Amino acid sequence: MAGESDILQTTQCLCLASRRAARAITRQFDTALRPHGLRATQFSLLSGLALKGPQSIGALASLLGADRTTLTRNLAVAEARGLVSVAPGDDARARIARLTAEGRRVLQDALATWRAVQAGLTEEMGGEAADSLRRLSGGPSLLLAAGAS
Amino acid sequence: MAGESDILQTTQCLCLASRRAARAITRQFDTALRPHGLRATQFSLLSGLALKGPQSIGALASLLGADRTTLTRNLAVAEARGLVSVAPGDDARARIARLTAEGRRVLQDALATWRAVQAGLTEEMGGEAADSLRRLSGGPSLLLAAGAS
DNA sequence: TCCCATTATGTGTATATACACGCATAGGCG
DNA sequence: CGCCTATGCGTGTATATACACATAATGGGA
Repeated sequence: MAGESDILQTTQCLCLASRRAARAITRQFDTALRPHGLRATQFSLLSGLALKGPQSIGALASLLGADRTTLTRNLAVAEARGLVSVAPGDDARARIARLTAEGRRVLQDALATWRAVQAGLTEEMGGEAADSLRRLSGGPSLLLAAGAS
Repeated sequence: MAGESDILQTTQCLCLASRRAARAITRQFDTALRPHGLRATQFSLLSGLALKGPQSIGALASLLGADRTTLTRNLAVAEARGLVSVAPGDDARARIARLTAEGRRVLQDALATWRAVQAGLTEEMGGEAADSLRRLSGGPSLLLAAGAS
């Protein structure tokens, strides 16, 4: 084993790269969305519900690419702020999350801010890198696929 | 404002994309590194120290692209496990983190696992996407300027 | 020498993230 | 109907993340 030279390879680590990128991008969105009382995670949660309508926690977790139990906590935050309501569905096991009127309003208000940051970032990193990042994350098809009428 | 069509744009959200990608990639590394008692964050922390040698908390935070206070907590975890030691330096304000012998050993043991996951991911996403991701995480100074103290 | 802006850090709080484990319901099958 | 497995969730615990605020030391002037 060539000790030192092995370590040098870790400068190319894709995990660190992805996490650094996500942290930097998230900080930009968090800062910009602050006046709206939202963080990036909460914004994504609301937009996911707006796009695909009321859905179970598991479905939403899958949509956002997060663990189901993570979404349980994230939804609790949104619910405490009156942005989302959660109630049992036809299947008594499932709990269906849906936007409240307030949640819809906050999301609508935040959209202009989101658009501005999104546009700035896209220009900053270049459209090619942006497309590459979206492909990497599972592609926009995941969001559009199941019919966002 | 055309309500519905606005929401559709959020399917292209770079923040969600970067976070989804980071979560998915992190889960892969976390799972693989588990036998070594490390998570991706701790691995990155150790490799950062191995690469650049003993350094202050602020310098390490900048290197990893995370908030300084985040690194304080992350280092505490590594220290509790005896992987890292933290002590004041010449400047009494600063605290210098350095790998312990145990930390160096654990890192060395984990390297083979890291290489395997790194190689698998690179093939999976394609070398072009991997390069793009790395450029994104370290290239655009504007991205990191906000958070890197 | 003393003061003050700068620098380096820690803490309190809130949120985000996920694994292990346990509970409750749904659905098929004898 | 009664049982068994699969499905959908919540909780306990640990870690990761960062902002607001507070503390401590450095270094250069007045």
